Parts: sequence; structure tokens; C-alpha cells
Amino acid sequence: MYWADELASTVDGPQVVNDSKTPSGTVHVGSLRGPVILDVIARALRDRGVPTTLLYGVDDMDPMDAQALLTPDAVEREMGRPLSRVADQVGDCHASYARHHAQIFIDIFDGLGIRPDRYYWMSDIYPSGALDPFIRTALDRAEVVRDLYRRISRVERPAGWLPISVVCHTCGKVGTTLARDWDGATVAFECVPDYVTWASGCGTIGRIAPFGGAAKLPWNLEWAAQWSLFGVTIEPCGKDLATAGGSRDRSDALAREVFDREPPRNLAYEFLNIGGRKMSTSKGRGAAAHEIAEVLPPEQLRLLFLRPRPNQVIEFDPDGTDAVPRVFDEFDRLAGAAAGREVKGELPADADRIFRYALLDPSADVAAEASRYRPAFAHLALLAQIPGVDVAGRVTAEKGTELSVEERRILEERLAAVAGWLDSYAPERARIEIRRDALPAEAAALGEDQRAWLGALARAAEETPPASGDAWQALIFAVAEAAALPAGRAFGALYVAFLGRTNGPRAGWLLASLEADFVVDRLRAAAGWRDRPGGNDGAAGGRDTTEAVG
RNA sequence: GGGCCCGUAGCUCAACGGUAGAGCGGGGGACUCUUAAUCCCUAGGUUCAGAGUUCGAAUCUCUGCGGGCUCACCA
Repeated sequence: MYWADELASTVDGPQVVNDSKTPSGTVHVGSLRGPVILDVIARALRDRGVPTTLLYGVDDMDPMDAQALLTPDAVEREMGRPLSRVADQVGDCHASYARHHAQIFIDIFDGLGIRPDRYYWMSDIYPSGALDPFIRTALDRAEVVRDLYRRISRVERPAGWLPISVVCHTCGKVGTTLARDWDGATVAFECVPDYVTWASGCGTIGRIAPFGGAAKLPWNLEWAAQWSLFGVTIEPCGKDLATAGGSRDRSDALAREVFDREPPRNLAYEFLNIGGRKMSTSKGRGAAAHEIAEVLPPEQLRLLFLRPRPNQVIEFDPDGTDAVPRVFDEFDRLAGAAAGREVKGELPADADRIFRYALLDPSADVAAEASRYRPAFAHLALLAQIPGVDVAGRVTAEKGTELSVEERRILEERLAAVAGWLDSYAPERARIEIRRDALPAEAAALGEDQRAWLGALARAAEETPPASGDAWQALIFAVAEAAALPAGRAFGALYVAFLGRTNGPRAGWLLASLEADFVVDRLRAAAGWRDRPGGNDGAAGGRDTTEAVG
């Protein structure tokens, strides 16, 4: 059974599925695996009739710690302040840095068909007082928390340490404060200059009631408090958190021992690696989510993430490989199978479920979606590179009937992906380029029969210049037949002459897209003729001519 | 050092207890018209190694080897 359906089959009663994210910087592709898994779990639950709420938290009370994303003059002032209170660096009408960056991932999620029932913002939750009871409990049980950090993670907190981060009322930083002396109403705190390396406190000392937004819980406690506050029953998390003695273990224990509640069901998921290496936002292309989105439309991106079991690493290396076309092909195979068509090769065990979950709209008519005409990616990549080809017209002709509105949209979407792929990832062999400058050196390998045929074709084309791709195509076959040259050798010769390779796009269109003079000259050059006796025709052409004659 | 994942045909992966499969690539063939399409044929791989459980293991257990990621300050 498909992993999400399996999970869904084991739950009891209504479910609250939750995840949250700190809106601190660029969203890279790998970080989309969690949200897709979250969404698929929610869909699987609802599919079985389990009442399900999907929540997504924005941890915007977390301190700013990404210096690279601040303007230089803002670093000293903003590092360590809650993200919700850092000014938007872009200045495009967002209330804060956090709102700006959160909007980016909310938009990405939306584009992927991930629509939580509710986004909650910690900068709203804290001031509302909803977390005050949890803050109080955490402070009352500070010793339990300390002991637990020591026991689970071997992290030693200083004596008197309290599990609370006060927002300094002088400098507004939350990442730099150290609290002690909980008297049941207030705590003493100090804004320490060198408490953390990435931000410096202002030295303020004081007392404060840590409620209603005046302070925030440390991360692991905040996590556990969210579970209690929202009644979370399922929360997946990445393997960086799920490691033994790591964050999840800590929060699980805090939930049990401090907030007296069973933690939600966990589902640890592996990462996505690009080219065998871990993803990094800062280095290498292909890391940012929007870059991958240029070559993988939403449904294909969903498929990439939901097809493997969550605990399996996904190796995705789009650079110079057929990784991108493969995702499309896999999607099309699944669609074909779902539509009841004969499909080549073996299908995954849960092909129908996987296809359903890959669709953007959870309530889509699967059969209708599956039956849409989807031109193969590699085929489009080819068509897109031939100048002057009416791609939509070709695709319509291949389908046999008019494209529906939805099919046109799919075509447009794929053409955009093709363009992006050819632009930044496609391997050389997927690119076709007309060798305008000179006859490709590969032409030296042409056989005498091919050369003779090329010459004949040049003569025929000069006598009656073909006016269209179809006309060229017909002429190619006619001349080949007259010369008793097999079609394969004839076409092969053409590709070598113009592209320097033995195969290529439909030759008729290719030739029709070029100027007639150039085509005839090139055919003659490849045939071993001097197209302008005594003329200076370039080194490559001259050399090949010599060899052919000799 | 701890944790997780992986190690199956050249490549990417599927089979997760019952005679090892697919796609792509490669090789061979067909094709007067989608020539990077379509169709047919072809891969004989000690399923990393060893031990164990079982009537039977790529599939479960243990050990080892190799590779990858991750955690150990903060969030």
C-alpha cells in the first residue's frame, strides 16, 4: 500500500496535521519535500473519511540569524531580533522581513496545490496570550527542562537557566537574552553582548513578565507547546531533526514530561540531494525552488517528492542529465495507466494512488486528467529548437484532434519547462545547433554513396526549390529512392552535414527553416564539391573537399 | 562519536518472503515520410561480502565493507 494510505489506515479519530517553518531566507527545492508529504498525508486521511485539519505555522518570532540577507548597515541592528520585527529588506509592501519571506513560501505551496486550512503566525499567537499557560508551566518546571536537555542531548545549561527568551525592551533582540530567577510573575534577564556569535546584545538588565509576546519559548519547547495548543496528532519532520538525541527527541520528551501530552505521530523524511551533494541555498544552480520550478511544473514536482517512500533519499541531478525529462515521462506513464492505456514497462505498485496525489487539485476528476493529451517532453524539446516550426500545430496534428483548453495549458506549461531546461540543464546531446560557420568535421566520415546522394539532392533542390517542410521531405525521399540509398543513410548524411551528428529533428522542416542558398551550398560542400571554385570557403570546407576528392 | 538512508544489468531505479524486472543507453533489424518518432529482437546481473532464520531471501536478523546525508551552539 502507498505509504500515506498506510499511515492513514492506522489512525483513530479526527486528525490535526501540522508543520511549521522559519521564514528566514530563500526556499530551496529540498525544503518542499516536507510540505508535499504533509499535503499527501492530509489528502490520504480525507480520502478515508477521516476529519482532518491541516495547519502550517510561521515561526516568525524566531531571531534573525541570516546575515547575508541583510543590508550591511542593518546587520548590527537587526541580527537577533524577531523576524516579524525586522524590516522588509526588499521594501515591496510587506509589513516585515518575515511577512515577505513567508509570502514566498506560501505562494510556492499554493502553486503546488498545498492549501493548509490555516496558516498561523507565532507573532500573532504570542501576543494573544494563548501560549502564556505553556510559558508558565515551562518556567515552573525549568529544572525538568534542564534535566531533559542534559539527558536527551547531553546539553548542559548554566545553573539558574530558564527556558525562555525575553525580547529585550531596549534593543528588541530575542536571540541575545538570558533569563533567571522566575518568581511566579516575572523573570530577571540580561541582554548579553556575546551570548551568541551571530548577534550582540545591548547589555540591558531588568525584570519583565514574560507573557503576551514579551518573550518566546526556546524552539523545542515552542514546538511542543504548538502541539498542545493546536492538538496536533501528526507532524512529519526532516531527518536533520529526527536524529537520535536531536530536536524531535527533545521536543517529544518535553511534550511528555513538561506539558503532559503524547507528542504527535512522527514521520521522518529524508532529504533531496542535488547531484549527490546536499542542497545548499548559497552554492550551485538548481538549489532555489523557483529555479527548479522553471523546469518542473507543479504536478511533476509533486511527483518527484511523493513517489519515493519518505525515508528514502531522493537523488535529483538535473544538470546535464535526463533527470528532468524522466520525471515528465514517469508522470505521463502514470497518466497513461490511469487512463487505461497500454503503458510500456512496469508500473509502481500504487500507480493509481501516486498519480492522484500528484495532481494539483485533490478533487480533480482523475480519469479526465489522465486522459489529457500530453506531448512527450523530449519531443517538445526537439520541436522547440527548430526555427519556424508551429509547435502547437504539430502537436495538434499528432494528437489528431483539436487540443482542449486544458491541453493547451499543459502544452504551454511544458514548452516553458522545455525552454528552461534547454537554457540551463540540458545535456549537449539534447541540443541541436546548425553549424553555420563551416561544414562539421564529422562529415569526413560520410560514405561515397552519401556524398553522391547529397550532391544529387543539391542539384534537385536548385532546379525546383522546395517551398515547405513537406516539400523538402518529399524531395529527400524521392532523391534517395532514385539513388537507391536507404532512407536511414540519407537522413544520416543530412544531419551530419548540418548538425555534425547522425540524427536530428525531422529533416524537411529543418531544411525549410534555412535559406535555400545556404542549404544548397552546404549540401555541395558535404558532397565534396567546391561550391565556388577558387573561392575562399573556410578551412573546414576546404579540407573536407580535399579528402573527398582524394 | 550517535542517528538515518543507500549499495540490484553501463545509468536511473522497481520488485520488499516464492523461479531477478523496467526505462534510458548499448547492440541487431524494420520503416517513401513524427527518422532523438514508431515497431520488433537483444542485456544472461555470484541482487556489496559473510553468517543466521526459513521448505524457500535481493526481500527478515546479525556482522563486516563501501558510499551519502544528518546531529552534537542556535533555530
